[in-house]
Amino acid sequence: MSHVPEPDQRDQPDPSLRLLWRHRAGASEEPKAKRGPKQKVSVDEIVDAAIDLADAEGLAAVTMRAIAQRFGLGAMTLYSYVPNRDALLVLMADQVTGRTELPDLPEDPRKRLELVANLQHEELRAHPWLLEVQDVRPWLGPNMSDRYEWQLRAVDGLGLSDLEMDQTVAVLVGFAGSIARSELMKRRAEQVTGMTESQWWAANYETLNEVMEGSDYPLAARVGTAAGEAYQAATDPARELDYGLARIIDGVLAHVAR
Amino acid sequence: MSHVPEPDQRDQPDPSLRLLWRHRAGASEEPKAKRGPKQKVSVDEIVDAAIDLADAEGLAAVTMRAIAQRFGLGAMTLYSYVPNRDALLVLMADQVTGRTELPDLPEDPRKRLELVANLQHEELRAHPWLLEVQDVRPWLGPNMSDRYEWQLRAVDGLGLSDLEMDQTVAVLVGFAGSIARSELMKRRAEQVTGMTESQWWAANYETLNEVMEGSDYPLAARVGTAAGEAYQAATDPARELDYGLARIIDGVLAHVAR
DNA sequence: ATTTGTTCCGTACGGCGTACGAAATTATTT
DNA sequence: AAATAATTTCGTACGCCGTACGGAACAAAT
Repeated sequence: MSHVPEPDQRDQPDPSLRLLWRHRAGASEEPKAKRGPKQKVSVDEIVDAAIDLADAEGLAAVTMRAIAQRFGLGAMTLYSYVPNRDALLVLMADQVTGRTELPDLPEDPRKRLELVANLQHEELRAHPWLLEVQDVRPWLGPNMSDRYEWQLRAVDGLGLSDLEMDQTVAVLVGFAGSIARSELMKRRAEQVTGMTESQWWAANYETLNEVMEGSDYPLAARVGTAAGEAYQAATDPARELDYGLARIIDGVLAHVAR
Repeated sequence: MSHVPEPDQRDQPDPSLRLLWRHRAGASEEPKAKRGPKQKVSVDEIVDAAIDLADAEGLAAVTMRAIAQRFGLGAMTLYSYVPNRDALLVLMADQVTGRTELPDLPEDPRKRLELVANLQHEELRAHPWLLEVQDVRPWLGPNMSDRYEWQLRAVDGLGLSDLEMDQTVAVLVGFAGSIARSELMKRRAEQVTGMTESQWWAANYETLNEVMEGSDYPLAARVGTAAGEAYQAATDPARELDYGLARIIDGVLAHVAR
C-alpha cells in the first residue's frame, strides 16, 4: 500500500480565529449568499444559549444535544455552525467577556488596580464556568483583546516596564481568579453535600476528632477557626479579595515609587 | 403509592474522611480480619497508579477502566476500594501532596514566604492535574492538613492576625496556582496545535492582521510582544512567578511593619 | 457444615462527542 | 428550464465514560 503524504496541516492558520472575530470589520468577507438551505439560527444565538445553559446549570450541562434541543435542532446540526465543542467553549468565553462593559478608569492608581481585580472577580462570580474553560489554547478573541488592552491601560503610566505591566495584570487577574475559584469550591461543596459549611463541620466534628487523633495542628486549628468564622460571619462574604488585593497593590505601588 | 420517607442522609459524617485518614493512628480501628477473598491490591497502590497515569497522560486518562487494567482487575473491582471516581481524585490529591516533603523554614521572613509559593508552584508543575482536581468539596486529608499547618508556620510570628495569616497563605498559594495554570495552558496549547507559541504566531500572523483590521490594541501589541519575547527567551522560563511574588511579599511585609 | 459478609467482575444502561452519509434545499451554471 | 454543485439538516452509530446491578467465588464466623 502506498502512502500519499498528507499535506502538512501545521503552519495552517487556526480556523476558529475567523469565527471568533466574525463580527469585527476585518473578518467580514461580504456575507455572500450561500447555496444550501438557509441557516435556521445564528452562531451568536447558539453561543448565547450555551452561555445561558452554563450560567444556569454549569458547564457540564453544556452538551451539544442540550443546546441543539433548545432550538429544536438535531445535535449534529450544530457542527455546521461550530467546529466542535471546545471551539464553542472558546466562543462562549469571548462572548460573555464582551457582555461586561469596561468602565472608565479612575485617576487614582490604587483605584485603577482595584477595579481591574474587582471586575474580573465579579465576572467570575457571575459566570463561574469561565474558571473551567480557561484551558485549551491561545484564544485571543476580540472581547478578550479589548479586555487585555483595558487592563493594560489601567497599569499604564505608573512607571512600569512593558514586561512588568503584563505581569502586574497577571497578578491582579490571577489573584481575583484564585479567590473566585475558592468561593466556587465552597458553593459546590454546599451543593454536593447538601449542607452549609458549618453544618458539615458539625456533622463531621466527631469523626474528624477521632481520625486526627495523634496528629495535631495547633495553628491550623486556631487560624482555620478564625477564618471560618470570619467568612461565614455577618453580612458580606467578607470580601476575601480585599486583604490580598490591598497587599498586592501596596507592593506594586511601592515598587514603582522606588 | 405511599412514600416511605428515606432516612435523612444529611448530618451523616462523610464516609471518605476515614478513607483519607486511613494511615494515621486515629483511623485505625484494628485491621480486623474481613471475610471475603483477600484484596489483591491496596488502596495506596490504586491511588499511586492513578497518580502515575495522571502524571503521564493527564487527568482525562485516569479512568476506572484504565486503572483497573494496570492490575489486571475488572473495572468494577475498584469500587470495593474506593466509593467512586471523585473520591479517588481527592485521595490522589492528598497522596501526591504527601510526596513533597516540607523543608525547614528559613529565618528570613521573605525567604519563608517565597518558599511557600515556590513549593506550591513546583508541585503544580510536576503534577498539573492537581489544578483540575481542586474542585469538588472540603477535602482536608492528612497531607493537606500538614501542608496547611506548615504554610501557617511560615507566616506565623510576623505580626499578622489569625485571619490575616490565612489570607496571606491564600494569596501566595493562589498566585502560585494561577501562574502554574497559565504555564499549563501554554504547554497544552503547544501540544494541541503541534506548534510552539512562536510558530503559532507566525502561522497566524496574516490572519490576525486581517481579522483585527479596524480594531487597534496599541498597548497590547507592544506589551504582549515584550512579554512574549521575554517568556520564550533565553534559558529559563523567566520565572513568571518572581515579579508578582516579590510585589506580594513586599506588600505583606510592609503591612506587618506598620 | 452452614451461614454470612466480602471481593471480584461480566453485563448493561444512559450519557457524552462526533464521524459518516443520506436527504433536502438553494444558488449557480448550462 | 434543467442540470449541477454546494450546504445545511440530522438519523444512525461508534467508542468512550462512570457506575448500578447481581451473580459467583471465597473466607471467616457460627
